[in-house]
Amino acid sequence: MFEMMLTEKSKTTRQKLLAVATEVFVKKGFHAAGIREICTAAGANLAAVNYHFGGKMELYKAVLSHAFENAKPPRPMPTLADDPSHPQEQLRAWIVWNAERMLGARGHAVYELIVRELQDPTPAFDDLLERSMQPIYAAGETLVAAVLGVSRDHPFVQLCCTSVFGQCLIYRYSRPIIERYQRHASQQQLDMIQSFLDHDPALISGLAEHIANFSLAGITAQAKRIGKS
Amino acid sequence: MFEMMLTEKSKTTRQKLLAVATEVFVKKGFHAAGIREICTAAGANLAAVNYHFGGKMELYKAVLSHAFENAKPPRPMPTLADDPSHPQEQLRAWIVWNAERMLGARGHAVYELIVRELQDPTPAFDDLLERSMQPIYAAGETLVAAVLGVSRDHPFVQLCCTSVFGQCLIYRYSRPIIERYQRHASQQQLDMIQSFLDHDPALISGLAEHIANFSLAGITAQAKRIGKS
DNA sequence: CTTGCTCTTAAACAATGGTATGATACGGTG
DNA sequence: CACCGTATCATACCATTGTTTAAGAGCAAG
Repeated sequence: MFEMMLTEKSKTTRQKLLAVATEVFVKKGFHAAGIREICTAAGANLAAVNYHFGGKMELYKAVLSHAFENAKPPRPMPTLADDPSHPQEQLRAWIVWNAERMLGARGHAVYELIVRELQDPTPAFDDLLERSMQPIYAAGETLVAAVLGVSRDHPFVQLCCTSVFGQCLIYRYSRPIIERYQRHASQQQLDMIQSFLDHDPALISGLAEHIANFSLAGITAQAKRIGKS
Repeated sequence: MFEMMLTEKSKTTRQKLLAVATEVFVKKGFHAAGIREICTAAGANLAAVNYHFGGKMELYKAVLSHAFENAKPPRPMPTLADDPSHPQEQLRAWIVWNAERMLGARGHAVYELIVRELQDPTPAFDDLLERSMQPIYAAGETLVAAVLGVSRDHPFVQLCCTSVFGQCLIYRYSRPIIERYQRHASQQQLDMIQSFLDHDPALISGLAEHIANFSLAGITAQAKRIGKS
């Protein structure tokens, strides 16, 4: 009871701090984010971050972990092992799953933070990458290799995987461009932009479908190219 | 003569400042780059930036303009108007041209800076985007629309163009990832990574070819999809 | 009421970074 | 030589930022 009350109270500030910090770190990056800004936005004292987390970097790591936990998608990742006799279908399922994870609301914070880390890596980068990207990338490589009919370290495998990830990532990091294009955009495009900014699930799965169609065509074309030579 | 000497001397520091600043801004971004760091690396006094440019932001804008001028590619951009009867071939030529521009050594500084602006826009962003990206993007849209057989504001046009740019930009973007993948990379991949970091023209045009093949297959697949419905 | 614990608060500290200033050196002009 | 505009230099100024510290508020236990 008594303990409940105490930890309850401390949790509210701690959690509020964590939530606000996530927003601010996503919006401005690690360096540009200020703990004064975070604390005032959370209705907490300036020293709260140091008290509850021990410092800015510790707060940041806590934000990363928290965001990573929240990014877990509802369904499990499709892999080649799920149905080894139909690699094409499995690859398509993986692309859709991956795109929805990267573009959806759940993954918003993590991937936004990853994209920031790509430009200004902090000491937390390696761990984050290892945990949140490596397993997915490995599964994708295996599937692409199976469809191409080559081993995983064939150059085409990496090229195709990069093409897939590139199509997803650009939506995460070209937000300023997208917003700026609103000026010379048609009404139809304006609606799309708004849906995107609101993480509209229908639009997200539409984007995922497009990326899957586009990429599967590209990959099978490369497969034929390999077959010919 | 006399004037020559004076402006000559001033130019050496000015130019050295510009060159060093370009490097530093590319490597660390606008905010993280420090005047002191730039000046000492250029062998100039701390006050040199303020004297020659008027401030950090002015220096940055000068760097952007300078980098933009240097990014001009050797051959002109292919457009639909060059050969309206063969849109597929023209689109392929445009993709290759664009990819080589974005990935090659000439465009290195500009696109690295653009990518930084994407995350932390400075007041110089709009102008930079308008001058260096808008014309190219418009030409690409026109070509994709022609191949798809639809008008330029059809949703598929934007989707396909984004897929093309995404595949290019990710190479500009994920340098930290690429470098980190060196650890579990084969010798073959290590050579590729090194070639990429060195702006090896052969590798660049190889990447451009891949992106063109991949994307053209994706776009024609979407064209068939439109035709069916 | 006092003790002990957690949490909050305000103020201060040290470091950093961009900018402004005044002095000085140099080279060509009258 | 005196004069003047340009360029460089050392230094100081001021705002900002992460961190620390010491005092105090709230609450349960003895």
